[in-house]
Amino acid sequence: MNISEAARQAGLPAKTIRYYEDIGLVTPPRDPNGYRAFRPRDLHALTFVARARSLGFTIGECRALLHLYQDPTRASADVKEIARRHLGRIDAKLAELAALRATLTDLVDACAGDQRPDCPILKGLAATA
Amino acid sequence: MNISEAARQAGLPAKTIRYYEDIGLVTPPRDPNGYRAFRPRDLHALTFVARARSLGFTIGECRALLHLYQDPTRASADVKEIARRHLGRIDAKLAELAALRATLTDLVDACAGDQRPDCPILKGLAATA
DNA sequence: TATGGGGCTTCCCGTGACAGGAAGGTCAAG
DNA sequence: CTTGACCTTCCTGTCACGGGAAGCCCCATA
Repeated sequence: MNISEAARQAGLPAKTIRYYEDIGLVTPPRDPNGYRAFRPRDLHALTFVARARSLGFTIGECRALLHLYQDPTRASADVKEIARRHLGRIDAKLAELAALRATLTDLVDACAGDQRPDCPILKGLAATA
Repeated sequence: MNISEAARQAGLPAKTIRYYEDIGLVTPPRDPNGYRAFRPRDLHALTFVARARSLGFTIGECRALLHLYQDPTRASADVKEIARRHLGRIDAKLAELAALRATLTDLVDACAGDQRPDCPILKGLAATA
């Protein structure tokens, strides 16, 4: 299977797949003409990584998860630990964004949004405190 | 005022201030020895940008906000529009993260997290659907 | 006066996870 | 045989800086 078909099935841009090969996430063999020849298991790995990425796992985590995925002697505790850590990051990010949203909402609500120059948003941003 | 003192007062790394000068956000004059000499208004601009960045505005938005900040004939509507757009991005990001969190929480909860290889997280990631 | 230790400067490379595009080889159809 | 779609590698750019090297500059102390 050529790269464009692999890309279609995995739901990834061909560019991304080449990048994943560069960093060693997949290692498809080559046809005599130099084209990448994706095997079913390469496609599985790509699909796996695509889904993990879409859940926000970093490439490093994807690599670790992929290793575990391909290791029949894995312990589910190792997988869970990676996911739990990622969940912690998500929660932290959510809290941060919620705080930003609150501050920004206050500023936006206080601003008349008309043709006059007076603007609580700018005042808030300029505040030294 | 030298860069380290400006950095201290603005709450920014000196590296970041040099970068902001590179991209034209601030233009402090130079002392005869080549050192940057930050004036009060340079410091105001730096503080302004630092706060805007901490609220998640992009550099481009900070530039626009700074222009408006320094323009006495501005309309607060222009400021509000930038902030409103940013708020929209934050809301989108919050929704996305909440969805990720839900999916990931389900997977993590379903995983025993023991020494056995059976793992719903990996199964979920491998799922074609 | 020498010297030592900061602080300042520019310049270049690296980050994460790719995207865009150039230059050129390959393949199947007409 | 040509055309056009596909494939390859390689280089550059993204965003907002951070790290570090090489080399001035300034001030205090011996």
